[in-house]
Amino acid sequence: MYALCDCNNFYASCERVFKPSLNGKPVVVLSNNDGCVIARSQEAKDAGVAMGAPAFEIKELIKQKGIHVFSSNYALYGDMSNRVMSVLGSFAPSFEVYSVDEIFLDFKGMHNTNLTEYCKKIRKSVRQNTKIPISIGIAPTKTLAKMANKIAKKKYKEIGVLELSDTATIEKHLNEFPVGDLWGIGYRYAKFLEKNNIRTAFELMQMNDAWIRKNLSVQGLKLVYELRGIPCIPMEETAPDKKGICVSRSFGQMTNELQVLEESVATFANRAAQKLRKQNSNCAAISVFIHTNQFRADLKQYYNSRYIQIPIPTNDSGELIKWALTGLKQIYKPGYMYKKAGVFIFEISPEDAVQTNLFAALPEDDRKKKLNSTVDKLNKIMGRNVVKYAAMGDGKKWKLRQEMLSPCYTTRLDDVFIITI
DNA sequence: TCTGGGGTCCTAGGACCC
DNA sequence: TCTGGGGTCCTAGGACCC
Repeated sequence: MYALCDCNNFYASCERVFKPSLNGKPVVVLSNNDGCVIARSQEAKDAGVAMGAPAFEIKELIKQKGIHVFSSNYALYGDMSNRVMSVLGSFAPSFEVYSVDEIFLDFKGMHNTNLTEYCKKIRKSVRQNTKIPISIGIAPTKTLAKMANKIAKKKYKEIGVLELSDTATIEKHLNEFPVGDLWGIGYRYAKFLEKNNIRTAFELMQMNDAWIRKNLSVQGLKLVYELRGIPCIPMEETAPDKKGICVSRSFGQMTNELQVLEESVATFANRAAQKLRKQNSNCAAISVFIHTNQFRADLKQYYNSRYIQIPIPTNDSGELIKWALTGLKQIYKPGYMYKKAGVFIFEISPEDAVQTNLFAALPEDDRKKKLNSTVDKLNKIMGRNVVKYAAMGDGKKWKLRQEMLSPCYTTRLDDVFIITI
């Protein structure tokens, strides 16, 4: 049996942990740049705040209903997530951290345990240790556990736990469950299925395999097997290495200056290199893109990107910054108001992979490695970007708007000391 | 008139997840 | 005035190989 544990309204709940006076009150958290709503407390949902609603469109509603608004504080949520996961992980022989607020527990071998009672205890423990409320769904497959979790959240709020183990109970719930709410059925498939008169999970499960394979691909077929109680989606206890890494941001203000774009792109390339080093990988290609504000129909629009092949795979910040800036200069055109830029890195390979390159073993490479690892260590101890490249600038002209940011209660602040190299 | 039977790799686009 | 930022996998079709 598997359990899917999911934090309720995670970001909103994190903010509440440090401001308990907000318990029982409507709370929302906004995306970067204070753009859209990305988390809502139950009270905010009840007040009619839609997921993804642009903040400026719901200003009136916020005022009317007295909704408390926060800028997103990912340092806080990431740290809270680690705490929640370490509590939850201790309750099962193996687990998979599926997202910032979700974890699958694998209860293999626990045949004599009353799982519903056990999960009630888990829930209580998380609440006591972290103050974060969670819901738990228990079932023989991951997909059914996801479904059980959704039902628990909606219909069994007080208990917060739902176990689906016998066929009759599973069928009853499949019958009541909208097909579009299934894990793996998104907006498009839901529309398509509705057109074919398939509205519940049970109706989908009844379809024949060939039809599902043809119309919903092998993923759809796996999903249906899982609904029938046959596990097809294995646990992934260790996260696989990333195959591509993207760092991009919208700017707080639009800019037409090359220098401002350069500073942002250097910052993104450096961040991407840090992520690459964290998984002990190199990359052999980098791409940089810029674009104008697509919502401003009154302004000239421009989008471009440049893909660059890197001769020798690397994870050196300095080198990736250099390539990113090279690409940027090739696509930058003056006279446009830019709103967003970003850096992708591709062709990722393990750092220790043998490179049969003529120039592989330069002493200079060794020095770069030492520099990067020293900088990474300093930043880990003292705060992100305490040591950084001068090319990254101070970010004052493009930085995010975060007008309602809560303090980083559990982690250090950035930019305490700035040392440029 | 008739026109084989395998493969690989790459890319774009579309679906999904949080 | 204002509209997020990451990822994964699959498929079809084309180019190319023998």
